[in-house]
Amino acid sequence: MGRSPSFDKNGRKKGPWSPEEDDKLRAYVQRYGHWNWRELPKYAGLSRCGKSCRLRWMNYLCPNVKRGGFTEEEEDLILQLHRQLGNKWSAIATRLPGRTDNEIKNYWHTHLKKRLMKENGEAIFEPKEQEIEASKSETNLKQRSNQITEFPSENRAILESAPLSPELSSSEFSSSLTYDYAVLRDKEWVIEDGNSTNSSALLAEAIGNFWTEPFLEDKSFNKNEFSSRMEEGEFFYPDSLYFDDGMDLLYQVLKDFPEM
DNA sequence: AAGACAACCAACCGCCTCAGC
DNA sequence: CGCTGAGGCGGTTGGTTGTCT
Repeated sequence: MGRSPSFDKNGRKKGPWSPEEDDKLRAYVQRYGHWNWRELPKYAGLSRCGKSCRLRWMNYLCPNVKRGGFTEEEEDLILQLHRQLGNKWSAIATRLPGRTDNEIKNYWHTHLKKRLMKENGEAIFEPKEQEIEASKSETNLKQRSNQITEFPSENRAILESAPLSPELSSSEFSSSLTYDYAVLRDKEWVIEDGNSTNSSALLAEAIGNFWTEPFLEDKSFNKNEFSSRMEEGEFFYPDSLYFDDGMDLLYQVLKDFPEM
């Protein structure tokens, strides 16, 4: 599926990803993180543009991406969130763990729009202006990162293990820090914030153990192996780079929660 | 069996925002 | 304060697959 392979004016490959390219990208990002999408393909041995790599990782290769069909609960949640937020697919995606904005967008256009048209006649609900405005500020990622310092103490256990994971990128991690989430209550999805009563329990209930599962320490990194891989020319890694952005986040969290 | 059409979804494109300088 | 580059977002495209005639 997708487009036929081609090359852009810079000689970079376009079109569908081969399993070999997937392996290279997956291995590189899991090992080193995405420190710079633009530079990454060069070091990962890929002749792709950074954007393409980012998209491939975010929408397909990222281990947190849930594959397979949407459940009825997810459908209802998307419909409700779309009513509230409009076409803010990324904002909607933050409330559906494991689902990407692209996936939700596609699902909306191919399934839910029709379902809605069937239910409501031809008119598809358009969110009110003020609802969209409200969602803009609500979904502002900068604001969300500022909320880290207000993160409820009972949820810190989630943070405790998160930044160490080699499989969790900064953006994924930052989205895990957003502590508003959807909870199915009386057959109605409700957006909760982290200050709500029993929020952590509800969070766990709402998204299962997805974010709360302890991460395995990456013991796979082996300097000798790394050197040999370098020699084999599998990856190239810039000298100046030592920590990935996941480590930066760890330091940020440690700064905000010195008692951890 | 085969052509036409619809549905699906990965990937691309262009624009916007924001941080760094 | 303007410029630049990187990341992110939403709309759109187009190839593949499934279904119908």
